[in-house]
Parts: sequence; structure tokens; C-alpha cells
Amino acid sequence: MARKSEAERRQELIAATINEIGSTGTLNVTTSQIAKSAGVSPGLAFHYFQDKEGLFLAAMRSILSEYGNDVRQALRGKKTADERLEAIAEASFGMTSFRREAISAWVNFYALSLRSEPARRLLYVYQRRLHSNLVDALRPKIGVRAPDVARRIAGLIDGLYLRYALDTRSINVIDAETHQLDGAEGSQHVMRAIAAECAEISENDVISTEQVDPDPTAILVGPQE
Amino acid sequence: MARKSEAERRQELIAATINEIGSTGTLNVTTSQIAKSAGVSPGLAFHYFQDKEGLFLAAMRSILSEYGNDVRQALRGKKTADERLEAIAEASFGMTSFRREAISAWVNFYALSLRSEPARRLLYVYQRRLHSNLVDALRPKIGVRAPDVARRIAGLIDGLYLRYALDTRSINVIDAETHQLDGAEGSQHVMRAIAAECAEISENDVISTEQVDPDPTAILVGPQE
DNA sequence: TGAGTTATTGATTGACGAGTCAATTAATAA
DNA sequence: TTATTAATTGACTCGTCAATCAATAACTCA
Repeated sequence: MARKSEAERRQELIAATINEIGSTGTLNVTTSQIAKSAGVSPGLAFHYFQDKEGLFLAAMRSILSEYGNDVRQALRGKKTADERLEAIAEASFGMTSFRREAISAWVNFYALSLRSEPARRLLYVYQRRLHSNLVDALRPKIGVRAPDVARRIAGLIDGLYLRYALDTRSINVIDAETHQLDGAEGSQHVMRAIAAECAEISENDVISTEQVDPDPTAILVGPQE
Repeated sequence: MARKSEAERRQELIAATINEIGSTGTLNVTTSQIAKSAGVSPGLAFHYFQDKEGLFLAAMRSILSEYGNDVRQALRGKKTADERLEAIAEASFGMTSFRREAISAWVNFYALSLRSEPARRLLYVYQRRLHSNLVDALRPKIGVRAPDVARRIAGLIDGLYLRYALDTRSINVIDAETHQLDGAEGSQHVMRAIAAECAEISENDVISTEQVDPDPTAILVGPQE
């Protein structure tokens, strides 16, 4: 009965949660499974988290902040617009996000956010951050068109991720050392799309002029309490 | 105790399943709930479907074929490449796909496909069909680049759909008669991306030359048994 | 009408799982 | 050492649910 600090235990339980979601591919994981995977007794999970949803939300925060750290680190030192865009794209398809557990967690958290308001809010934060990162990097290249284009690029990143996520091959390939392969393909697609959007003659307006200036993240915003 | 044909009952149970998934936002629906919603006794579901997963798969097939019909109908009579592309985009963001139940079903089926091989196969069929529709429509405009661009457009459609899906506003807006509004915005984004991709100077090659010609759907293919 | 067939019922079973809690063990302090 | 505090246990409760199945109601055809 080794005793550990609250922070340690919480972290272990969160990691175990993500692992179990990863290996079962679903949120239908029992607290006992999670506890066992964390090497603790079934009751302990409820000492550190209010209930199962609390555990899920903590796991979600963990995944999101992991991704956030990846992006931040990738951006470090990148000066040119293209470098920064590539950093974002690569972080989105990097090893961290492409672990089997991370994929399973992402997809299941999307589903969770349909029934859990807190979960929805967390995803909203992620979406806003991604959009804002993209706008910052795009603005030097295309100015006022950045927010509009950023929406499409953000959508493309999510969509491609989802497609690769369901392609079991990419997961296996990761396991087999060539880890960057599929991720690289994903980020190349993203860079290609960015190139196309930026090359275009910027005569045309943005899709919806009205909402682009006042609130660049309009379409991502849900009803705020 | 009204008696109906097998086809009718199956259809009713499938509709009830989608409704319950829609109203709860999860696949954690009891067979009793579904049966009640279909107006039959709890036992009957198991007379027409082997088990709960069978029901889910049938519901999934129903959703996918609904979408397929939408696309087919939208394409009817459309001759020019742009018309056809717009038809695909609009069907993807049309009323049918944007019903609350359809959204919930789609997202949850994505999650389901992480643990259910048959579900994964169904999604794969959807992805292949979408890709192939896009390639057909794009080829007149960009020739050999079509398969590569189509991957990005398909990803964009999925990704934007997901973002709108989680934006609770769009759902409510739908309920309130302005149904086409958000869908139209989504498809406009798609058309904008297509314009950008097609306007680009086609000097540059495709991302992965090797897999583009022999098998246009390479990245979508899972391990086929 | 009655015998045979098929859809439908709903009570039941058996398993499982979230969350509780009193007891136990380890660490710390005095 | 003993007393105090805090972490940890695991058996238990209570509800739930997938799946079964014997009984029954409706339909068909003779």
C-alpha cells in the first residue's frame, strides 16, 4: 500500500483512464478497470474524483493540454509565417496526437461533448485556440482574409485527423517505428491547402464579411452561459 | 397489439434507435428505451435484430444511405463540374445531415467504429464514396490532381461538419426554421476551398505520386481481410 | 368454425457496475 | 513509543440492463 501525493495519484488515474479508453476504444470503461490499470483499489478513484465524468473531464483536459504543449513547443523559435504554419500542422499530426490512446480519447471526447456541457466547453477552447494560432500565423500572408481561411484550415486539420484516426493502418504504422510517416502526410495536406488558399487572387471577399471582423471565431462559439 | 410486416417493424426500430441516440447524445441507450420509442415491447427488438450492436449497425446503414440518397438526388441533372461539386457540398451540409439526431448518430458512429469492425467498414464505404464522387467532379477541372485534392476536400467536409455539429447554436438555428443557414455556410467554405485548390498553378506535383494513380483511395483504405 | 402459424408480449434472469463506507494501513508528530 | 492524521482498501449496496423465453394475441387458411 504505497502512499503517494494527491498530484501523483491523480496523474496516474488520468493516465490509466486514457489507457483504458485507448485499449477498449470506448468510454464504457469501468472504474474498476481504470483503478486496476492504475494499480490502485476500485474505491480510490472516487476519493480523487467526484465521479466517472470527473475522471473523463480530467483526462480530456490532459489530452488537450498535451496537444497545446506540442503546438507551443513546435512554434518555439519559428519566425516566418510558413514556418509557424508548418509547426502547427505538424504538431496536430505528431506522435503525441497519433498514439492509439490519444486517438481513441479524441474521438470519444467528441461524442462525450454531445451530452456533457463541460466537455463541450473544453472542446470549444481547443477549437478557439487552434483558430487563433492559425490566424496569427496567416495574417502576415493574407491579412484580413486570415480568419476566414483559418476556419477552413482548422476544419481540414480536424477532418484529416479523423480520417487517419479511423484508418487502422496508420495506427499500426505508428507502432512500427515509422511513426512520423502518416502524420507527415497529414501535415503535408494541410500545407498544400494553405498554399492554395494563399496563392489565390485575393480579389474575392470573405464568405461572411459581417462576422469576420468583430469576432473571428464566430462559427465556433457556442451559447455562452 | 398491431401486427406489422418485418420490413415496417425493422424500419420503425431503426428510426427509434436514431431518435434515442439523438435525444440522449450517446450510444448508451437501453433497448427498452428504443422499444418504447418505437411503440413495441422490450423483447421485440431482439426478434428483429440479433443484439444491440445489430441495431446500431442497421441505424448506421440507414444514416449512410440517407446521405447517399441526398447526394445522388442533388447530383441529378447537374452537368458542369462546379454544379456537381456544389451539389455534393450542399448535400453534405443539408437538412438531412444536420438534424440533431443525424449529428448525434454520425459522431457516435465514429466512436463506435473504433471498437466495432463492421462499423469501421461502413464508415470506410462512406469515405470511399465521398472521395470517388469528388474525384469524378474534380477531374474535368484539374485532371490528375483530382484524387489528391479530393482527399483534402473530403477531410474538409468531415472536419467542418464536426465543428458545426458541436456548435449547439447551429442545431438550435436549424430547429428555428432558418434551417439552411449554417449548412449553406459550410458548403460555401467547401466551395471556397475548391476554388482555391483549382485556381492554383498546377505546376506542383501531388503529395504522394506513388499512391495517387494506382489507388486513389489509398489513405482511406483499412486492412482488407 | 378451428387448427396452425407468426408476431408480440413482458416477466425474469444473470451479470455487471457506479458509488459508498467502515475498517485498515502507512506516514508524521509529539 | 503512542497519538494523530491522511491515504488506501475492498466488500457491499442498489440499481440497471442485455438477452431469453414461455405465454399470448392476432392473423391465415381450410
